Amino acid sequence: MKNWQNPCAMKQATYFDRVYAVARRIPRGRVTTYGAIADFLALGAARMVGWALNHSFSEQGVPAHRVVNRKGELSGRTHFPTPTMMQEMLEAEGVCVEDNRVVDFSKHFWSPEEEQ
DNA sequence: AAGGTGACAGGGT
DNA sequence: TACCCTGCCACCT
Repeated sequence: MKNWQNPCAMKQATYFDRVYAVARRIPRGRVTTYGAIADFLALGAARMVGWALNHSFSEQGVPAHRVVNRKGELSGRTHFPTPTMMQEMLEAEGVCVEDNRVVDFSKHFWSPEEEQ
């Protein structure tokens, strides 16, 4: 992902962009999972979504904090500038977090299949 | 070239 | 609920 001049890297870029495009559609105050995005994009592996999101900080406007794992845990928190930032951003949107887990996860869950 | 490593998920126990 | 095991796929030794 370093050499963006490289045509091979551009293939990755489109790959990333698809994940980013979905992430950007997550409404404020809602959350979704890596697997839901992977299914929607037919990527075949949820791990790929996390991997793409890990490089999303070079992009603007990608609400990576709204993506959690299937149990509603903030598994990506350690990749933010500070480990508490992910939780703070969610709570600022009205999503309560307790013990690194989203409270009432099913109530806040948003599927990419859903309409906005 | 082969094996290890992820911001994961699903099924079994 | 929680833990364990397996499948997943691109990247990096």
